[in-house]
Amino acid sequence: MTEKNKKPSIDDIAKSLGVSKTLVSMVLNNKTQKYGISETTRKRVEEKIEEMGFLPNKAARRLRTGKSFLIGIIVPDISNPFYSKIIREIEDKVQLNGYHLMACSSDEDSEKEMNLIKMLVDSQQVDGLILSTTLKTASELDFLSKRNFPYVLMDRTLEDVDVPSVGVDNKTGAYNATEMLIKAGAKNVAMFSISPGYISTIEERKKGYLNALKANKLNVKADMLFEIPFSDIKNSVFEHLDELLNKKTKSIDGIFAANNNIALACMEYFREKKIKVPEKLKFVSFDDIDVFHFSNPTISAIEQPLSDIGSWSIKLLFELLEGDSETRKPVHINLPTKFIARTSC
Amino acid sequence: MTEKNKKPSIDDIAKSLGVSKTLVSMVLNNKTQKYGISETTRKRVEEKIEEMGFLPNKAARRLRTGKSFLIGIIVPDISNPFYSKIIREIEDKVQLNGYHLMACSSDEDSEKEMNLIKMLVDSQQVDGLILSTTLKTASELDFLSKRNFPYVLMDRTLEDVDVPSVGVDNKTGAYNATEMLIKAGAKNVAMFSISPGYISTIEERKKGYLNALKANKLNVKADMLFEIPFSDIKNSVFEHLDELLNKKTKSIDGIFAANNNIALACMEYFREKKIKVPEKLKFVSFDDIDVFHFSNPTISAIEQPLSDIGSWSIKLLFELLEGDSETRKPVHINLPTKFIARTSC
DNA sequence: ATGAAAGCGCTAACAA
DNA sequence: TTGTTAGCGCTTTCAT
Repeated sequence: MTEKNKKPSIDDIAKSLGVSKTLVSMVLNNKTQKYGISETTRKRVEEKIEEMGFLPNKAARRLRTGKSFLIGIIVPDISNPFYSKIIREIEDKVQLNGYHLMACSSDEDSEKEMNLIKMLVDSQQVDGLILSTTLKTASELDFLSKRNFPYVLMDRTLEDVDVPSVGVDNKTGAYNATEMLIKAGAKNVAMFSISPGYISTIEERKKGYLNALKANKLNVKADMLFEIPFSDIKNSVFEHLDELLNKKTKSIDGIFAANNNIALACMEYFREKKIKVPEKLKFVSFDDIDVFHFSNPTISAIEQPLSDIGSWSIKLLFELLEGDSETRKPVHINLPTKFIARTSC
Repeated sequence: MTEKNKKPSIDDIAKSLGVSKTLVSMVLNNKTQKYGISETTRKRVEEKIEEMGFLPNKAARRLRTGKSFLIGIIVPDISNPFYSKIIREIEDKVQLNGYHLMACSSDEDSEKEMNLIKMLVDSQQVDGLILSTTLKTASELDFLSKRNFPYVLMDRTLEDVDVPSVGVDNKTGAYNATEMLIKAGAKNVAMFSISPGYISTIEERKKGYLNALKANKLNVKADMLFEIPFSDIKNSVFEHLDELLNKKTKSIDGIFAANNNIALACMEYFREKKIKVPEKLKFVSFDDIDVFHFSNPTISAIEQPLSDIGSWSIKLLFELLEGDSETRKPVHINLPTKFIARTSC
C-alpha cells in the first residue's frame, strides 16, 4: 500500500527536478516567454511532465484563478435531435479552445432551469452559459447580468435582455409554412402550438401563422390555434385531432405543427387512424428531422440551420469571454430558415 | 465598484453570524447530528445561508475532498439518438443523487477517447466514468483499474476486463434479424457492418449474422459481409449497393444493417434509386429509431432497451462509488433485444 | 456543542 | 532567469 500510485502534483515535478513550482507552473501555462525562462529549462520541465504523466489538477487551478474552462448549456431536452445536433456542434467548437461542456435538460420547467443555472454558475463555476431558455422574463436573469456573467441566448430569446442572442426567423418560417398549406388548397388551417406558449420561438411562430391566415383572407379564429402541453404531447394531440377531424361542419384540412415533437404525435395519429395526408389534410412542421424525409408521406418542413445556430452561439459566447467588448452593443443573430417542400402539402 | 457583488463564501456566512466556519460547513454537509449541533444554531445557519444566497464553491470542495460529484460519459456521438436517449436517462438518474454529467463524443476514435478519459479523470476529476468504448483492448484501461478508478462499460464491452458492464444480447439479436430476412424469402443476405470492426457489439452482430446463415444452410461467404467506415458511411454504402445490386449473377436480396447510421444510408439509397423494399430486397436493421416506424416502407428492426441500458449503467457505477463492494465480482448485465416486425422484411 | 488551524494543488505578486 | 510565499474556499482533525 505505498503512495506511489498517487497522482503527481506540480510540487512533485518541481522537487524531482530541483526547481520551484513557479517554474513548472509557468511552463504549464506557456508563460516561459513572458518571464524569460530559458529554452533548456523549459524543455527539462516539459520532459519531466511527460515522463511522470502529470496533469494539472483543475480543481486547484479553478479555485485559484476562478476560471473553470467549462461552458454550461441548458436546453429543454438534450435527447431531442434538434438540440443534440446543436450541442454536438458546440462540443466540437469548445474543445478547440480548450473548454469543455456541461449540457443539461430543463424539461421546459423554469424552476428546474433556474436551479440548473445556479448550480452551473455558482457551484460548478462555468465560465459562460448558453441558454435555450424556458424562462418567461429577462428579469429572472438579472442576477447574471448584474454580475456581468457571460451568457448568450440560443434559439429562444427574451424581451429586453441585453445579451447576445442567436436564433432563426421564426415568424417568416411559420408564415411560409402556413402559406404553403393554403397554396396547397387548405382553407381551414389549424396550428398545433406548444405550451408554455410564451416561449419566444413559439410566439413568433404563432404570429407568422396568424399573419399568413390574414394575408390570405382566411378566417382568423383563435379557436384554431391549440396549445399542446409539453409534458403530455401525445394524448393531447390525439384528443384534439379526434375532435377536429370528426366535426360535422368545417372540419380542418390543414395543420401546422409548431415543432418536431408535435409533428411526430400528429404523424402517429395519421398512421393509426389512417388519415390520408395530403388528400384529407395538408400538413407541415417546423424543425426538419430525419423522419420527415423518409416518412410516408414525406413531411414538408421548415428547416433550421442547426450547425450555424451552434457555431454562432459559441462564437458569441467566446467573444464575451475574450472580453474587451465591454461596451459594445450585444449582437443578435437572426438566421434564415428554409422551407423543404415534400409531399405532405 | 464595491465588492458587494462578490459571491458569499462560507467565511462570510460564519462571520455575519459570529460563528466559526466549521459550524457552517457541518450544517452544509448534514453533519449536525453527528457532531451534536443544536437545532437552533442549525436553523440559524440555514436561514443565513438562504438569506445570503450562499452556494458552496465546488472547486474548493473538490480540491479539499477529492470528490467532484461529476460523472463522465463517453460515447461515439452524443447526437446519435441511440446515445442521446441513453444519456438523457442517465442525466436524470445522476441528478437524483446530487451528481452531474459531462458527456463527450469520441467519434469512434480511440486516441480521442483516451484523451477524453484522461481529461475527465485526471483533470476534471470525475468520480466515475461510463464508457461506450471504441478502444480495442482492456489493457488500455489498465491504468484506471490499477488506480481502482470506478468505471463501467456500457453498450460495448471488452475482453478480460474486470469491471461491471451492461449491454444487450447482440448475437441473438443479429441472429433473429438475419433469420427474419431468410424467412421472408431472402437467399442471398449481405450484412453491412461498420468499422472499426473489433467493437464488441459489432463482432457479436457479425457472429449472429453468420450463425443464422449457417443454421439456415445458406452460403456463408465472407464476401457478403461489408465493413463501412464510420467516417464515410454514405459514400461507402452507396458504392457497395451500386455494385451489389447491379451484379448479373446472384444479386443480393437481403440486407442486415449493423446500426441505425448504416440503415439510414441504405434507406437513402433505396429512395434515390427507387429500390423496392421488400419486393426486390428484404431489409432489417439493428437499433430501432423513430424513422423506421414512419418510413415507407417501415423498417423491421432490433430494438434495444435504451432506458434500461442507461439506468443499469448508472446503477452499477453508483454501486462502485458507494464502495463496500471491493471484493465482489463485477456484474455483467446482458439485456434482451426485441425484434420489431415491420414491412421491410 | 463549537472553534482554531492545517492543508488540498495551484497561480501570481513580489523578491532575489 | 528563478524562488518564496500567500491565499483561493473548503473540510477535517484536534482542542476546548
